[in-house]
Amino acid sequence: MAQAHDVLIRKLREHSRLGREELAELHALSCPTRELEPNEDLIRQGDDPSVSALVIEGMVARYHLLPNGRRQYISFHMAGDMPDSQALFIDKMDHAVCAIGPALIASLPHKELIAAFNRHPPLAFAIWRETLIDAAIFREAITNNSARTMRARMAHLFCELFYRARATGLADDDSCRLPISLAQLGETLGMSIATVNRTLQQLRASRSADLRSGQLVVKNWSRLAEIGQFNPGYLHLKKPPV
Amino acid sequence: MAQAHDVLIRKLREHSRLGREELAELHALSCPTRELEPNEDLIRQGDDPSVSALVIEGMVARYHLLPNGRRQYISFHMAGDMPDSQALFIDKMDHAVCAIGPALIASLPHKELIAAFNRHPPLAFAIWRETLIDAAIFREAITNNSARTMRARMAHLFCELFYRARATGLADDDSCRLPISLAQLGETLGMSIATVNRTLQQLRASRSADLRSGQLVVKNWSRLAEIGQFNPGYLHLKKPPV
DNA sequence: CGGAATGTTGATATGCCTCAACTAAAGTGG
DNA sequence: CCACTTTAGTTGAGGCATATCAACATTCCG
Repeated sequence: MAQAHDVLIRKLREHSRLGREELAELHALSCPTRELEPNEDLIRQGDDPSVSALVIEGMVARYHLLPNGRRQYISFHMAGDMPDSQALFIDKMDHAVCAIGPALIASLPHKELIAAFNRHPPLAFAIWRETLIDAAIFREAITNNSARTMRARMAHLFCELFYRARATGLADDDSCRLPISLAQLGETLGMSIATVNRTLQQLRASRSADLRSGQLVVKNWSRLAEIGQFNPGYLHLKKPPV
Repeated sequence: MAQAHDVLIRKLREHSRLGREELAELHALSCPTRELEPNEDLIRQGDDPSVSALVIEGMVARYHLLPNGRRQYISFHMAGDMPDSQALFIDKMDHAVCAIGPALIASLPHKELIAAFNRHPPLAFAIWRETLIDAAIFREAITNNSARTMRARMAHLFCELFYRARATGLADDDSCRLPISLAQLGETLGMSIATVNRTLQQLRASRSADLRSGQLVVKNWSRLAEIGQFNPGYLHLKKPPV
């Protein structure tokens, strides 16, 4: 099993430089882990948690609960991500976080984190940067769900998830885990289940990507990126993994 | 004319507590101001600015430039907002910022800000919190443009902008400035100009809100909030202004 | 006063949602 | 291990909402 500290450090190093002291602070953090079942909630809307989660294995998602009981999925998070980092400085959760497929998470106490930030501001800056990249991903999602065709939306989402999985070493050459249902895809991209299905078939037919039994297979990366108008700049990674 | 320092301090106090030392740091910042014409770009996609803007007067917007030359507007910012705070810790702008109507902005040098953060981490936390609220607004925009009807979308946007304007003391009892064109509204909410027009007429007909010559008039707040399913929790303000 | 930008309206076409029926796969208990 | 139930995925038909296009009205600005 991956060590929580190492997962976080590797992640932060994708975009930030960490000094000896920051590394020491990170290693000193307590981080009890916890297993989650598929679909289990990690935090609910309205909570005021005293810890922030760090994904060690599997995938979790942020979502809004809608008045009609349905969900709007906001973003997906994999190993190294802190899906509720915002709770560090905002009292009440305005969204929930749940597991997509089985997941393993570590809990980092806010108190310890903030104490470490006070001692070594550059550590705060690294995690701040992380939250800023999250925000960039949100912005791209606004554009994706507002300005692109259904086909492009889905392709773009697949591109992003595959690209990020590659960057974190979680993907093969041409595939990565994505244990998501069509209904959830629909609640991510703002389309009905029927349309999700038919759009997925278009991507299959164009031999660019496929999603089968929880595995995303990228058959033709450049074609998929073109269909999705994918430009990875907004992910702000140091080196392109693809 | 409003003083840049005071505008920022008042804004941060909407959600954060500032000590004597943090206030001193803020007052010590240099902040040359600059006037912007309507539609003038403040920063472009790809830039790597060395200052962050603070809105003193007027309104600015973040937007993505799309391959077809059109835009997707991401968010709107008024007095006290820092529309490119993310540039503090992210090199390359993944979006642009432009003025909506005439605007006045101050430029805060990154170097000075980061030095102040290092001396007084709580100041960093206050601005970090500001960027986290931005992110919450982005998340809400994802939901707005993905899961709501056209009518609800527009109503929600109006609610948010009016509510925020009220919180910052920029609104009358029932109206605030919103010098936005129908085309821009369409590029914000993901609808065609024709639909923007007709949706606006629905809101007029329901006597809930109106947009005329750059002024948003809220005729019936509770009705508008209901149409837009507006729940202000995500703005994380200390006290409700409405 | 003329020209450009912005807003308004109607007609048409189409892409997507809804609903419903059905199939396939996964989980459960005897 | 199989029958049963439940959940997830697939497909078609029909109707509606919204994009698109085109013509026109209005406002703004030089």
